[in-house]
Amino acid sequence: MLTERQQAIFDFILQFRNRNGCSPSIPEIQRQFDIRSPNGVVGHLHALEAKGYIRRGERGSRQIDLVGHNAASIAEVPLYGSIAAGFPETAETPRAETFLGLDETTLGFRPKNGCFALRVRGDSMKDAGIFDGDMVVVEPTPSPRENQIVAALIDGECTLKRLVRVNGKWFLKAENAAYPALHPRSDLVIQGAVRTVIRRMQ
Amino acid sequence: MLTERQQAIFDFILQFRNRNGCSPSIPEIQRQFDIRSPNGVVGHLHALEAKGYIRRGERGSRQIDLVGHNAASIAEVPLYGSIAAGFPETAETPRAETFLGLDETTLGFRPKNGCFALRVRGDSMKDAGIFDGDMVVVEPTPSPRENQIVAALIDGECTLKRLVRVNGKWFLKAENAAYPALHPRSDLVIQGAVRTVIRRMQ
DNA sequence: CCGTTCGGTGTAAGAATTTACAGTATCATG
DNA sequence: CATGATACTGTAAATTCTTACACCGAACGG
Repeated sequence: MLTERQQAIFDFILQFRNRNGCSPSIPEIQRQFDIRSPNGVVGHLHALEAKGYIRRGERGSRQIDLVGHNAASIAEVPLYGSIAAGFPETAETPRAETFLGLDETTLGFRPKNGCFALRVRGDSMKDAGIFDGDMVVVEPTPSPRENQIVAALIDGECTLKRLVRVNGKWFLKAENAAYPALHPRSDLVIQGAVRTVIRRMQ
Repeated sequence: MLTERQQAIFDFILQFRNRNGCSPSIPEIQRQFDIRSPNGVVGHLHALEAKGYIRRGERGSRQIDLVGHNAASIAEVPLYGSIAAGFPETAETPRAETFLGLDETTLGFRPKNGCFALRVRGDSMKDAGIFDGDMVVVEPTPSPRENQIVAALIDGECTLKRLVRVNGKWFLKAENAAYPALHPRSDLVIQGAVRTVIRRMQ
């Protein structure tokens, strides 16, 4: 529970952030509340941090991050074109087409670093409801589970397939009768599992 | 138009802001891009500011405000449950289950006021790639076009159907062979057109 | 060949900010 | 009344960040 003063300062930080896109510095908080010593503010910030309302960087100015009561944490997921020539996150990272801004509610999971999106090309997954032009958000997974749809790198090109296990052996399966191709798992790089599908209409 | 380097730096600022809640300082940008002089970064910031992509405070650290292509244009779209007992936006607006935070890039259109999302129930649109449990973002449209998938109110329940015209007459058509039902348009309230489909996997 | 743009290096001054340390005053509580 | 929590004052050092100035090299267009 916050004291009246702490609440007022928390509210000010919230407002300041919405107006200026960054947190206020300690001197700016001093001026707002007519506090003549930086330490007067620091005490409140420590209290707010101890109570879990804010989080502050080690040292460096304006590093007040609002926790929880936050302005919905939006993840900026890089969207790569349909042909990814390499693993996104290596030296030759392909240039992101753009960024998708989505929150955790929409994504359905908490995006870790390394999460990315791909524009789907082709209809090899059409029976799974993923069509040409769709966007998929891929979460890098060290060990993808059976039956998940994964983004895999085959011959330098990124494709989506369903990961299946037949008689203990792993295969990649297209969800389209016209694409019977199965590839053994060992020869490929699995970039991650598809966690969210986004389709724009018209 | 931004140069490749400028775009990369702009993207980094965007990501940094969404991860840390504040803009990076110049030394932090230096470290990210292995630029050994602060002036190397300052040049880019001046270019970005001149091109209108960012705005900077007079003096003071971490005061990089993103303009236009801003991360601030996140729409909070209310998500209603599968059974909408009334038109969302009337007096008896159903309580939103939650809110989806998405930007214009993800949505594919600029969300006007009145835009909402529905959780899909049933498989009447499965042949259109919309499955049970999916979420659809609906844009209220005064005059929906032919062949658009619309959210319509039938007997107090909200359903998705494709709007088709046969011999000059409007019908609603399910995208599933098991649902042959067609309803004349005049008897229904069309809430809007489906503009985005979002599906979470696993 | 020359000027311009882009993308830097290197250094240093100076401004802004954070942090630390030593106190003070008020109020509620046991 | 003593104690602790809250809410500061005041000062100074340390750190971080911005800005300015001088200069370099490559690529490109005329």
